[in-house]
Amino acid sequence: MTDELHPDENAYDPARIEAHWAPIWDELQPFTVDDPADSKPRKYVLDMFPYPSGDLHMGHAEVYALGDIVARYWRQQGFTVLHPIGWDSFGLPAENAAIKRGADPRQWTYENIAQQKASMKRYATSFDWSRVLHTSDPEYYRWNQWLFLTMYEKGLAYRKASWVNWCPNDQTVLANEQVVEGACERCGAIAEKKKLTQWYFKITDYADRLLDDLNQLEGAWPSKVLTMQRNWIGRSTGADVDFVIEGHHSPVTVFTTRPDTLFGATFMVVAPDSDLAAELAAGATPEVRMAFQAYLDEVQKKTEIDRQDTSREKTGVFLDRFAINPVTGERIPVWAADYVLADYGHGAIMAVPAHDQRDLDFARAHGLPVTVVVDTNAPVTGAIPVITPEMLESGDPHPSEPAALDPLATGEALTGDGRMINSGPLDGLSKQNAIKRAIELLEGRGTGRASKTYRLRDWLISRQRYWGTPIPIMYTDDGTEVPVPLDALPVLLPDAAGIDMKPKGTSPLGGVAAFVETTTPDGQPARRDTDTMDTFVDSSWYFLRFLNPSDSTQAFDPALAEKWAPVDQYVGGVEHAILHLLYARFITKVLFDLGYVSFTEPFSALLNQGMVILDGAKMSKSKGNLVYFTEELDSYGVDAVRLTMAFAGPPEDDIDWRDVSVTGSQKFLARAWRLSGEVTSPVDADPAMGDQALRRVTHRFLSDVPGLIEAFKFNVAVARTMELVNAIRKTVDTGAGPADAAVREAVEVVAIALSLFAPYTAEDMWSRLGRRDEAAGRDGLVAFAGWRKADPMLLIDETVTAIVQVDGKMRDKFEVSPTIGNDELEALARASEAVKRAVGDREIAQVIARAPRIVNIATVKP
RNA sequence: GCCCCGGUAGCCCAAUGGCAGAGGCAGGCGACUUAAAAUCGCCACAGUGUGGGUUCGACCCCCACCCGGGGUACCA
Repeated sequence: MTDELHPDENAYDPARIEAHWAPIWDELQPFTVDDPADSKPRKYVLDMFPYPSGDLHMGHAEVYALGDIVARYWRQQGFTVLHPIGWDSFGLPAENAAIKRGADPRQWTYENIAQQKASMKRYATSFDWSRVLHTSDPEYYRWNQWLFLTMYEKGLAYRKASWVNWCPNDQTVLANEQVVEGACERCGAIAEKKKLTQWYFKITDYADRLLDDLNQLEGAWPSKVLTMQRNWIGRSTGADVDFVIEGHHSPVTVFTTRPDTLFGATFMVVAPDSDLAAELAAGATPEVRMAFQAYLDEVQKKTEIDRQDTSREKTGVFLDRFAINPVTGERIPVWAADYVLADYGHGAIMAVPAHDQRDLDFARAHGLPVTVVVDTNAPVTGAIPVITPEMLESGDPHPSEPAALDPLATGEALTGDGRMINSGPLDGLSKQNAIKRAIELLEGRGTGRASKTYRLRDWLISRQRYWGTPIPIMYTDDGTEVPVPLDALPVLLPDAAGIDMKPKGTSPLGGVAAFVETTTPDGQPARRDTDTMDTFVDSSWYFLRFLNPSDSTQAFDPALAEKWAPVDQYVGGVEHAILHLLYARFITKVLFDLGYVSFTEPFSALLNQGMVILDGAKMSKSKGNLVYFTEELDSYGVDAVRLTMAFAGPPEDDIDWRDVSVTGSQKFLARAWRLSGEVTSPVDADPAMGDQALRRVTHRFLSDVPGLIEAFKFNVAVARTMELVNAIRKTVDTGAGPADAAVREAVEVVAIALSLFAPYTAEDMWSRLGRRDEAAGRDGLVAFAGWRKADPMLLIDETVTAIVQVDGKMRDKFEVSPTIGNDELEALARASEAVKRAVGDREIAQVIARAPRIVNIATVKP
């Protein structure tokens, strides 16, 4: 009987269990790892660290539940697991809070961190709390400055004037990722382009390695992420071709992926907003100059959205200039058109309208000539040319019907493979061979060469913001860059008091005289750079800082990196699929080149979790469809929420909170927990004496679950745990009973398994089972109990069910020995009455026996 | 437009080319109860988006298409 004064000891009460275990964990600090002198194998499991904007939300609940399963799993498998956490605590939201509410960004940030930290502890995350770091701490960001200066030294950090995204409303530079469909991500204002002098990291120097090394990650990273990275780097191989322009001082170089079509280049197009276009127009007649200027004005008025609309008409203006096709010697007109981009390749192209859709659209719109140079109707087999010049002489390959090769008429460019025609020395070759031959040809004449182009741009790291790492550079009166000496680091961020954070187009730090005014090491007056670094710099190397976050002598200890890094398992959201991961990979390669680390990829394996959504929609404050983390924990308990995250489905899928049942998870945990109070056999009971049927289930479970966890099939692992609990329930109620030793064994296995998903419940079960050894400290916890080995003898079934199909349909089944042979099984099948009936008077064509599972009898089809 | 992922019961999801169902939610029935809740037990429900193909045998492999989601887009 229960009443409020005498709570039922057998009622599952998550709040009570949490209150019991939390202080014990706090005292034991079970997940702190020292630099291990121990001989245990090591794993580094890292969850992407959070940005401290308010309390944790359901997305955090998912990622930290999943990361924790992995960390706890490897611990259970006998590894020493490094599982640290910190905060990505620089960034714009703190500054926005300052503007909106007058809060000090520092105070706002650290208050949020304290709240998130408390929530994480409540959530039973198995972090090593001795290694916490915050990127906004001077002892962290001084090493950002060190990294910057080290890269500056190597020429990998440089300053240049360039077009950047600019929000006219917020008065600040926007990173590429902050421009969504041409508009400012935060305020919705149409982004503008502005020419500013900014700091860049030379990531393009690493483009090839960043691309090629992705092959090492194949299978260990989601293929989706690999694809996104490859697309982002966007390497194109082809050739640079020099075109002489009449009356222009030097040849103009274009990039093309199709040098094979050079004989079909019938005009040239330059980007209207490029320097080249301005130069070419400058030398033209006043009419042309005016037409060009008008066109340029029109182009520059266009928004990014308009520009990216591929369906709009191809506009352009003739520059009254002619280039010489280097292979045909023909004069070809030069146009300016905005379908050619100034910042890709060389900002100019050779147009081959017959074989490029964009060029064809343009040619048709402006009456330019079209020359077909690839017969795409001709058969091509592989890379070897199928047609020899002799064959051409003999007239063997029939020229294609002209009507079939008329892109001007059809409007469809011929982009496929084929055989070269109208191309002099390239005639008869396949596309691949013609590309090779064309490059040889150009190289021989010195008018071209093999070349590669990338979509990847250098990484703009300057931000006109307060809450970030100051860039450790100063400028003397004549504008000379002077790096801050390493022993003068950190360049401290001044106190926020009195600083106007309102966007005004320049960094708030510019208004702090005490910060700006300084002197160079040799005593000259100088002004500090007032920008701060992109926060992606902070997160590009934080995984190394966790190895010794309090090291005041270096960013990280290379010896510790040797021991722990790279990260064995990285866990986080797919929203970081490109930038964060690319930057971390880049910085890792830089550190490798500088000799600080011995590996070139920071994250050996990556798990992306999906999003937690509600009613099919992303949760957001503005939609009013938020599910609150704390409320869920209050209502159902930590373990039920964690278990729900694991059970909802494959981790990479989104979880619709409407589709899952946290109550269901809680009920299951209660079922499991109750069993731990029903076991009556002693701790040392010999399971071998227990119920064999239950033992088979238990040991099959022990054998299967590790593979499921390693394949991230957490939902299946939970389902298997439910299955085991059901089997125990049945054995207790209607079988061998609660005193059976196999029941104890099975319940203990459930506790060990649940320690991955539901740490509080598992620990409580372990204790109720009499397994908790307080004297053993953390080793007395179920979290360190270790996975049990399955007994192979119990994995062999005594009998298996063989089925007999007739023409693929199941007709009979019987129990057979697992060691039965094909012949014997076939004989049994043929003897079956049900099978005979199914076969009827048809003739048997074939019998396939796959002992011991299946026999398929195929009859002759009428 | 191009690339990738998915489509299995009312719902979420399982299923080395071998009986379509492991697990759960919601539902129904029953046991327990004075009653209800909780608990325990039992039950039903799909032939795997569509159309072809390969195979003795296809949710699984191949082709085409439909639907949903994501990525990317004048990138030469």
